[in-house]
Amino acid sequence: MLKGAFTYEYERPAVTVDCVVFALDQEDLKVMLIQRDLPPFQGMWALPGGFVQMQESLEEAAMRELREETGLERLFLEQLYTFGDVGRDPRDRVITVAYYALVNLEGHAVRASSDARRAAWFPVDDPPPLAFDHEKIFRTALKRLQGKVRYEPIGFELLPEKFTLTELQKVYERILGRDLDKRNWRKKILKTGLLLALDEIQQDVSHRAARLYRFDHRKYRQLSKKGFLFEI
Amino acid sequence: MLKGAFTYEYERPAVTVDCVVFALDQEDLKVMLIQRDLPPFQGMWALPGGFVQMQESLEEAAMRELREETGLERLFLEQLYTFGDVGRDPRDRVITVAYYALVNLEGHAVRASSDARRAAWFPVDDPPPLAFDHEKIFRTALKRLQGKVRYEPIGFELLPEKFTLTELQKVYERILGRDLDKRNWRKKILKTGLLLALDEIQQDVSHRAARLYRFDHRKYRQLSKKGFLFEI
DNA sequence: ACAAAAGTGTTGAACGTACACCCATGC
DNA sequence: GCATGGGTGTACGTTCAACACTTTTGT
Repeated sequence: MLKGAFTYEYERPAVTVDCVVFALDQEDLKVMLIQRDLPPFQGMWALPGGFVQMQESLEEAAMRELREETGLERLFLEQLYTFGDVGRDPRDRVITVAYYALVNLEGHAVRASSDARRAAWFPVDDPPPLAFDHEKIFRTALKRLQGKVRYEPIGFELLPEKFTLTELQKVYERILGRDLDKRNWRKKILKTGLLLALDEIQQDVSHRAARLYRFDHRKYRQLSKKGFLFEI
Repeated sequence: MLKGAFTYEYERPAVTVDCVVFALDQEDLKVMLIQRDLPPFQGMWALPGGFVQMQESLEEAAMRELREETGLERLFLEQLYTFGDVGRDPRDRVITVAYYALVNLEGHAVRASSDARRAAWFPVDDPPPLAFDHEKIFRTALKRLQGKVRYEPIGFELLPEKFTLTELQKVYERILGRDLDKRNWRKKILKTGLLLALDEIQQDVSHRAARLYRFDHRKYRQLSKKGFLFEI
């Protein structure tokens, strides 16, 4: 411990990053939480996160914390909002830059090792009580996800690279919380031209196997530079 | 000066707020800038802003800085993004929570006094070179404004309380950077039901006077709670 | 009387929505 | 052969885009 190692003319707040990580399993949209093993809020669930180091950017800090606390890597990560009210941490003035992330569970089983031993997924519509103001951060992230999914193609981030149209439809239905018409939705999503039909079908299903598609990131980047707007 | 007054176990970044303030005059969409009178970047133009104090929230800090540096008060203010790359300030690790603001120039002449003596408005499509990474912050704010104006009724914040439909149309044309069809646009904006036609007309114009309207904030709050989406 | 901006409707094309049946496969 | 989800088209209503002239007022 380096007591008093750093001195400043003016007092400075602490800066942390917290991450709201979403994933889909067969039933639900889920959020990842960590059980705290130190006070304050010892034993309560909280968003993964921690202090920003002096030599790393905010996004680097968010990715590092995710790696250390949950074992997750290479996921969609975007800045959400910065929470800086006085008194949101009982110990000290803390400013938290929140990020939200999307992962597909197939590629990313949460490591049960090391720091991750207390990480778990919870359904977004029935989360446990959260430490600090993390419920506010979580609800902000959920609202952002629901808004953003409608005009940016981020639903794909919750699926493996190859997926069926029905799987993609279910992603949208779960995030938006309502059912979509199968025929209309297929017409719409295919008309964007952003899905590549593969010469592959599902394996190991006990009914007619569906065609697999993948999202054409290249084409999306081209189109969005030219002012194209993805909309569902 | 309190040298070494505050000590920490771990080194902490400095936290500042910067504001991108937009206004419309007769010609252009404008942004407010401050000329720096200290190094680094002495003499260059920069966004108004400064350090967050320990006993104020981020939004309070942004409002305080605006008041001190530009004399502006009671304006639309919303958090934009947090910039925290290493090396964005040559002196120290600085994390900046950026806000953007909209004002109507009629009610808010920029005070020429005290700290504001070096504040000035610049057209958004021809700004001077900016200090630090403020050009990046400014461009982020402009993009956000252009995106947000399409699905949230913030265009009104750039106008006085009572305005004509043509004035409102010009706000949207200037922000979006393209012309709108007068008849189609009027139909659309009136169909939202969010404009209250007043029993008043323009004064002191040398042609037929237009009817005045005001935005129905109450009704908008009601509708948006019920899931209504404003769209232009 | 002229200049300047206000105000107003119609039509055709594109898009969104509602809706039901046959198909392929595994068991 | 039956259960399971895959895959497909049409008709109707709504919305969007293009387009030009008359009205009011001040000078």
